[in-house]
Amino acid sequence: MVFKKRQSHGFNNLHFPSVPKAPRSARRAFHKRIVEDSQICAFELLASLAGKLLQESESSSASSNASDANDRPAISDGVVKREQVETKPVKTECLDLGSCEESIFLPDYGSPSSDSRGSLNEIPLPAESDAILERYSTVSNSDSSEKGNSDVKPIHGEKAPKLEGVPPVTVEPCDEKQENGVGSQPLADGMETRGLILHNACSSKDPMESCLRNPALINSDNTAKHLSRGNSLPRASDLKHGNGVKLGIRDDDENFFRFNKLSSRRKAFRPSSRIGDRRIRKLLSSKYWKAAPKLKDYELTRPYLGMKPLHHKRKLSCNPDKTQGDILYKRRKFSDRSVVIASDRGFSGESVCNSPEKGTSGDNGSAVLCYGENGKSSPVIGNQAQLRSKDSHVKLSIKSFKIPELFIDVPETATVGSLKRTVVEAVTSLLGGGLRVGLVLHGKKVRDDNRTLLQTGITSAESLETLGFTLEPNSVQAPVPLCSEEPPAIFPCETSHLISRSPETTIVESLKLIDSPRLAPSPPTNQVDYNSETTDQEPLSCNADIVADNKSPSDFKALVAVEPASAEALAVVPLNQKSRRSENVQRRTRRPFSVSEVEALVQAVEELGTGRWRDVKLRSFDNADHRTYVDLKDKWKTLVHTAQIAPQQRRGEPVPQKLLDRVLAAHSYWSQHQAKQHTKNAAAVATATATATPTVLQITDGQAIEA
DNA sequence: CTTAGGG
DNA sequence: CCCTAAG
Repeated sequence: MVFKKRQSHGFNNLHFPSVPKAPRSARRAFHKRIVEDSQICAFELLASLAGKLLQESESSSASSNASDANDRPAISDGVVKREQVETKPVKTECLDLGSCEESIFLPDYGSPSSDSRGSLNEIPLPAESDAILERYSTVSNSDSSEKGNSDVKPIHGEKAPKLEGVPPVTVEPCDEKQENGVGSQPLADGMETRGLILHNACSSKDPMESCLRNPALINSDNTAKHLSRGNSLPRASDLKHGNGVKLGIRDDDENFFRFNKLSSRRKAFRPSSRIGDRRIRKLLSSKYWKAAPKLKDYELTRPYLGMKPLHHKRKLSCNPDKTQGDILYKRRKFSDRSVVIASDRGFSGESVCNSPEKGTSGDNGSAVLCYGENGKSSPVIGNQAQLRSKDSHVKLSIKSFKIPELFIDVPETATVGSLKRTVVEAVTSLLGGGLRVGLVLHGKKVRDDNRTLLQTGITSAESLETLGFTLEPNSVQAPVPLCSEEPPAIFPCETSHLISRSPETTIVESLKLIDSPRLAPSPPTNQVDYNSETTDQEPLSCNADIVADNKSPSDFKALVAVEPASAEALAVVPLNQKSRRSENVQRRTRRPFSVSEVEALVQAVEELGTGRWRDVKLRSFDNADHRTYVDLKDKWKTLVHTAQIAPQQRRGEPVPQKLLDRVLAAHSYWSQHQAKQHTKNAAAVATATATATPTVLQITDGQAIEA
């Protein structure tokens, strides 16, 4: 009887088997390891490689050759091996941190691609895997074809050659200039970027050279992958964004994203992933670092693809914190003496890689203004340019912003890679803390935001030349929130550019961040129907991500012009994680639960009871990445509270009384039935409850359950 | 990592 | 939402 009633309340829609009650540790072990191992690896490998490379560059060729033979090939081969099916046996040496192999996957197309649910996109599952695999292929082939690395034989060797002639489409290949500067060090690129792939790219025979091309390799991905891989699988993504760095990269991100979504079905919810993100966010408060989390996405997909780590020699934690910890450790370990790099002019390309670029972007980072009759003021600086005059408009385009005064503190023995990372972190922390644009005219900061340009004197062509914009940390309000959902997008190349590429201190998105973030729309999640019956549909939250995704990359390109005078603006940059940790930790954006979410939550709780938030999360919010089980728990808490107070006292989006009733009912029900010792299926639950103390549980349709 | 609770 | 103690 009880059972029956329950069913009438939707319990029949449950799929209990979904969450086996095996020991949690068991349930997670698999994913966990994968995730952790790989992620760690990405960092470690990169870090390690950086170290190696640095050492090489510093020591005689003799020793470097040695490492060459051992280290790089190891990595390179490791990755290629899987991709290439056939490669010469490789000896894997684990640099300084452990088995490189741990981060290697073995793509396997035999996976259940049948499950492809193109809800969000039309891209068939295989494409997703392609995205990943191709990265490898690209790299490996590039290596082999460009480097003539005889060790690696591309599967589609006959096609490889083509690659040579394929110039990085729409991508600015790392200019030769970089070869002169510090920025030419390969590692950081990989580090900041796609990790393994880049890493791999750097591991060819000629690390320097190949690495210098990382950007090209990566960005030309779309082009290269075709060559590298057979045509065995559909590749919608390829067709979608055939060119453009942004597109290419974004595409990848999307793929990752989607893929992650797809695979999430199979994976047990991995809070660690989420939490990891959060931690990273906390630490760096920047989406740029999402690069790291992304690796996770990678990992998560592995099970699906059938990829598997070669082995797990150690249990590594992919926990970002740990990663950071490693870095820290290394730094510390490395020494006492530190080098402080400071620059009034900004830690831009010039200062670091002594490879000044043509003055186009304005070495001074000054803005270029144009007066137009009709033009609308640049969206970017729209705020600044509070133009009131009806006819005269000031049109300006900021070629680049410069980041003034970046203090970097790293030991002399630190690797270039770590230096880069440090810089990235510094910049990141700046961005993460939120940015504000300052206006500098004639070397003086213009503080009055209410004055018109006219009043301020920004009217004549002459004045334009003395106009500059600065990026200022905005401790008060940070746009990060949105960032959190944003994919690393162009991070990759940008990062390197940041240091090695001169004036164009590509802080990219920074501006975008300033003016678009908040717009990031009400969490689409609101419209999602989380009912168990419709769990199939992709939560709109996905869209949110994608939306964000679309935004940033598309606008990528803004540079910030900064006048030395405003150097103080950005001021000091945290020198270490610690400071960063304390300063950039921000709250996540508040995301009120929508009614549909509440309903989903209620539904889930009705079914699972309280105290099983993880399962609730898995069941109904598995795809709502921004809802952690803690969030759900908290929400439930507030819901219960809300349900208990007078309607007049409630705030926010009103929750249907009906739902609140259910909340109350479920609450009382579960509180009495210590939903703890649970069963594995509805029947069991029903049975168990049947013997419990009689209670009445009001449910949706008004029916009551006798328990 | 999860839960449970207080802040 | 965050933070934490506990488990």
